[in-house]
Amino acid sequence: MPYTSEHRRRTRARILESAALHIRKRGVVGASVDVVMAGAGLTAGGFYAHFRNKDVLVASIVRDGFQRLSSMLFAGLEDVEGVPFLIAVTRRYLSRRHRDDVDEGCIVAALLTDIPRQGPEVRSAFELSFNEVVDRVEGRVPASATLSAHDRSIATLALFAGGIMLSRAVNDPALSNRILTACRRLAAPEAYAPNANTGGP
Amino acid sequence: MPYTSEHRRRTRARILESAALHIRKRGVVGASVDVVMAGAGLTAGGFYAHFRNKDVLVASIVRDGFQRLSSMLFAGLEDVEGVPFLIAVTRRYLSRRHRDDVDEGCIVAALLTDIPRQGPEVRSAFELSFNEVVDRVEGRVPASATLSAHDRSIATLALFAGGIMLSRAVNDPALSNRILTACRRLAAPEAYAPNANTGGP
DNA sequence: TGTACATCAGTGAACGCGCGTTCACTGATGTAC
DNA sequence: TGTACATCAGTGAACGCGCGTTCACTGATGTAC
Repeated sequence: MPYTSEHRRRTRARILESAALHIRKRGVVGASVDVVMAGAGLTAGGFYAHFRNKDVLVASIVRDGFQRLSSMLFAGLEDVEGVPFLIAVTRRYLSRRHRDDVDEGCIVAALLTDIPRQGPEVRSAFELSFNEVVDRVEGRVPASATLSAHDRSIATLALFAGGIMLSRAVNDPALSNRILTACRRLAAPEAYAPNANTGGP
Repeated sequence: MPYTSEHRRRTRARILESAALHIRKRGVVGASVDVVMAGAGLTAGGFYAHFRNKDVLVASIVRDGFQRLSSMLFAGLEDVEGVPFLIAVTRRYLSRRHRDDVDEGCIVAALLTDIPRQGPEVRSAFELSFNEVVDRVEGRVPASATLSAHDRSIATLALFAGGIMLSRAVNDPALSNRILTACRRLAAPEAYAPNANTGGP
């Protein structure tokens, strides 16, 4: 073989990295095959040596994106659970840093609206990955007076996505910041009134 | 004048109606000028007798969409406020009916992800309209132990958007329903544990 | 060690298509006399 | 009442462009002998 499969693997990784960046920045439609390949230092034609079609690429990015989301949520919190975990994760996700870092931010916030309009490969990848994250999170998130840990995990992720997207949609920085703080308070009221309604340190 | 301005006004309304439908269904990019005009029984060229360009149309749809959202939230609840208002609005927005009615549903749920990528006209229209809705809602929404009425309004709208979008993004009906119920419980815990942490009937 | 061959990642031109926008025009209507 | 003219909403062909995908090809590399 002329190029080792190691070379091939690295090229593929470069394409994925470029796609991850451009899909976050410009959306699924804006991240054309041309743009993605140019970002990887290649030309459009070579794309099909690595992916059957664009849908397969997008599905890969969705899977990778949820993987990164998991890393982002859990990194450094391996031994934390319950209320402190919820508070830490909320502060991390609904942060100004995350809002301003679109290029490396959560994939859900970059294309949630587009998912229903994607083909079956992408939608399946999304659903499977979402379930995996919920399963991973629910073991750490505390229940509340009205929500089981499982339901609270789901609702918290929905609030995360809605909050970060809304904070990115408005121009006024003060309003944007207020959206983040308001959503943080709804997601983790225990951080602001520890003796309110849910047990935990 | 050959056509009365009344005729013109009605044609414009037909274009807006078609655009509202197709933008919700297919997104800003998917709702091409051709598609929108065909939906109004017209051809693409005539579009520019009514709108300067596509951005202006999208901005109009955003304004109209928030108007409809207001109507949807407040209709029949003119004399309701506090916890009962929050509960009613939550049940209405995060409902299976709303999830399944993409064609006439909330505009925010249809294009929130796209807003940061739109031009200044669209983004301004979005921000202005969002502020109007928050101002209208905050007079009715009760504060919680950790959130002012204003902040709770903002966070609730973010949760609404995230919840409905997520429920539409997954295929499994059971999961989709669970997303809705989980988000309802986070948005209005008073409906499930009335004596939990916030006053109100 | 040197030469001929096989492999295949990536190139770049081409395809059919749909996009937003422009513009010369049509033809139904209203007005003037 | 009838005819000539003005108006202008809407048509439809055309524009330059970018899309996803195909495919004959190039050229650097590894293998065989």
